[in-house]
Amino acid sequence: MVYTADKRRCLTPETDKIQPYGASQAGVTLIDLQKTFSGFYRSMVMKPSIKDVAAASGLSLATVSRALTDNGLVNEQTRQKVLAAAEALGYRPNLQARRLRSKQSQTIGLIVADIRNPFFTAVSRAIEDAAYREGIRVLLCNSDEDPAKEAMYLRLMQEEQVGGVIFSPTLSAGAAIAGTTFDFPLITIDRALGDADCVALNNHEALDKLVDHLVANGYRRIGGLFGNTSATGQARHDAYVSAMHRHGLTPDARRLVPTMDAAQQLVGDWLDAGDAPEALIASNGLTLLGAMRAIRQRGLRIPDDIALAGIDNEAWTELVEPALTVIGQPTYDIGDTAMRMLMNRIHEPALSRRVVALSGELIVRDSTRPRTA
Amino acid sequence: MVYTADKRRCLTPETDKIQPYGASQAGVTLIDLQKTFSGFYRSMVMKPSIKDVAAASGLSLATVSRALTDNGLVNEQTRQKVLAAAEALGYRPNLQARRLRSKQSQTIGLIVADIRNPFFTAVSRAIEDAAYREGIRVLLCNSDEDPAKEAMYLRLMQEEQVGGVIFSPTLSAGAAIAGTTFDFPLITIDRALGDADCVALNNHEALDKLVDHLVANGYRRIGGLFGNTSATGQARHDAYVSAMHRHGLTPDARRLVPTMDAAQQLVGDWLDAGDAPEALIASNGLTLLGAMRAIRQRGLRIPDDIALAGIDNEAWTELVEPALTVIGQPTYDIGDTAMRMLMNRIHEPALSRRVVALSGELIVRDSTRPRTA
DNA sequence: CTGAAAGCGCTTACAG
DNA sequence: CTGAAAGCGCTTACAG
Repeated sequence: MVYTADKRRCLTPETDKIQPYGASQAGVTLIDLQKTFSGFYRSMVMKPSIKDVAAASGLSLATVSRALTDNGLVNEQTRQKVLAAAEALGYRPNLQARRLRSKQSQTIGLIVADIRNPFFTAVSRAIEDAAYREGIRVLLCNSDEDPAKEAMYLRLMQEEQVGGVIFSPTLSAGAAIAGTTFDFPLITIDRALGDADCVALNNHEALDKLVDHLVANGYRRIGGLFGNTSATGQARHDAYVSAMHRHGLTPDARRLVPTMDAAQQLVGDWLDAGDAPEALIASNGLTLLGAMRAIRQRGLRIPDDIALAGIDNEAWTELVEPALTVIGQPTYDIGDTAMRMLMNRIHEPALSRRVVALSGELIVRDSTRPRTA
Repeated sequence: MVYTADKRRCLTPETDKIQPYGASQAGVTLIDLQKTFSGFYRSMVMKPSIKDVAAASGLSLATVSRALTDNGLVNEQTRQKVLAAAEALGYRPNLQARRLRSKQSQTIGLIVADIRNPFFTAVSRAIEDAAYREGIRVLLCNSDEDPAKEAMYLRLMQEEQVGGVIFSPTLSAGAAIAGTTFDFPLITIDRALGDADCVALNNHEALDKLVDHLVANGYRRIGGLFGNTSATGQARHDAYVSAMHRHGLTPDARRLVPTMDAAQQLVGDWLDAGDAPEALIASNGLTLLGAMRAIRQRGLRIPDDIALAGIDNEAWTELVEPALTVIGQPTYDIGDTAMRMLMNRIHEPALSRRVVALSGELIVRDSTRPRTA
């Protein structure tokens, strides 16, 4: 994309590629500036390279590079001279070149199911905070729980030469990935995968807290709703069953595709069938919402007709009437820890696998008031 | 980071940089595979380059490159031969090198205030969908409404040689950026900035709809809550004032830092002062939430004591009792349009500025029922 | 349609 | 502490 001074027209508009503005095009003379589309003056002069800084400071490329990257041994005065020249020229490093040469991309990948899920939103924010703090870029991808997309993005990560990937895999990811090799370590969040490092909610503890709380408040017939598309649904299911057994109670668990609609449908049918439990635990934000809708839709009262609790302290759970008892996940902490583990794994690849289980917080609200009947 | 076959130890652990795993290190012989930390076998052989593909297929680098990038003229049979060789070797392009040489990063930047704001979450999801569909990467940054961070990330975008940036600037961004030149076009979302292209809600229409609806339902003394940190707060304020005037009513607007706490505080004081309006319009999701909390906290009934409406159809607005009347923003459409405009601007830099205003949808719920008193 | 050669902007042993 | 030189992996005029 190149402009001429007089006509302000693009000389090579026929490309359908994105290219950095201001890039020089062989054979075309670049002419200084004009007011651009975006309202800021955009310089059309050649971007200064390290070579220009070397020339301006009377030093060699090598020395300038060392001064700029701040990692070689450089005399302090020399360094200042380089910095001054770079500043004067408005030098900005070309990250593409730096990465190619140094083989360090300073980039990690983050593959989540859907960034619109508040859990992943919070986690990814934590990861980005930690990454940018260390000068690392994050490439965010949404897999939509689709194994094909997962595989595609994982391949993309290879091409991007990322240093590592943080990933919330589907249950099928293991199979899809089997046989593939990666040049980077993988940390999974929320869900386990193979023997990759993993950081997630302490599901066992969380379900214990939930069941204990309901039992303490007088509920005995406690049902559970668990997703069947991820390792997490399985883990929470198992934890629920064992907590129930610990209390000498009979578990009544239903597995489902963890969407709001599926939960609403399933809970609706459950209620209609006449064998509804006294209390219901939903294993994530979406199924909790679906369950609540089904209950409301039938005009039943919470908790008088059926108590309701779940996992994920989403904003709405506190605002509805009655407010819902939930386990709040340490979302920010999960992201932050995943990032820390990734950095650790990059520097110490031979470490044995580690699984970090972070405690959730039981937030008691009105939807599980002590049973009166 | 290099392993030896026997010890499985890292030979160069002293670095604090991220580097792609499997990268060759000059002077160290890389030895084939072992079971890695992450449970997948990771090949330690040299990654094949375009050169290896050329050797394997008996063709030149140039031809291989053309066949692989699919843009030069290449004989179909030749192309197949190259593709087969690449496949056999497990060749993956090095994006760093490609970008350096071609000066096309196939990357755009996205700078939002905070990805945890559901509005930005939805918008960014749309942008990412569109981008990955076209093989473009997205670099996501959170500015936290901090002009210093905005400037920093904008500079980062330069270094990344992005093709363009989509941006939700603060009011101060204009001043902070003044004098700086960018090598890429800027599209702003939600808020205007200088004369950059902009795509946002049709604020005028939105406030018209809101005020018209309230007036039609019998409310006259209608108050408004507007943010004072972005151009959008200003735009909505002005639209509110003019809509009120159109109805011959007296506007009563308050400006504030658009956070939940600030809104709760301000509305609380307003209610306590005794001159509370009959209906209140909050200009975004956070202030709407704060307003609702203040009203509830004082035990007032919605809409009997005070009606409430706002902008942003967040999940909770439908779930609270009573459900809140809101303008739903076309969030996905905003992101998608921004992306389209950016691509357009990249290919046609000389186009005059364009501002796209997208219509929101008035979603009438119980919080603005016809006034009975 | 294909190949030889230059070069994108950097970093990094190597030698002083 | 500094410089000369090689080279990261690719693309792209240029010439055939």
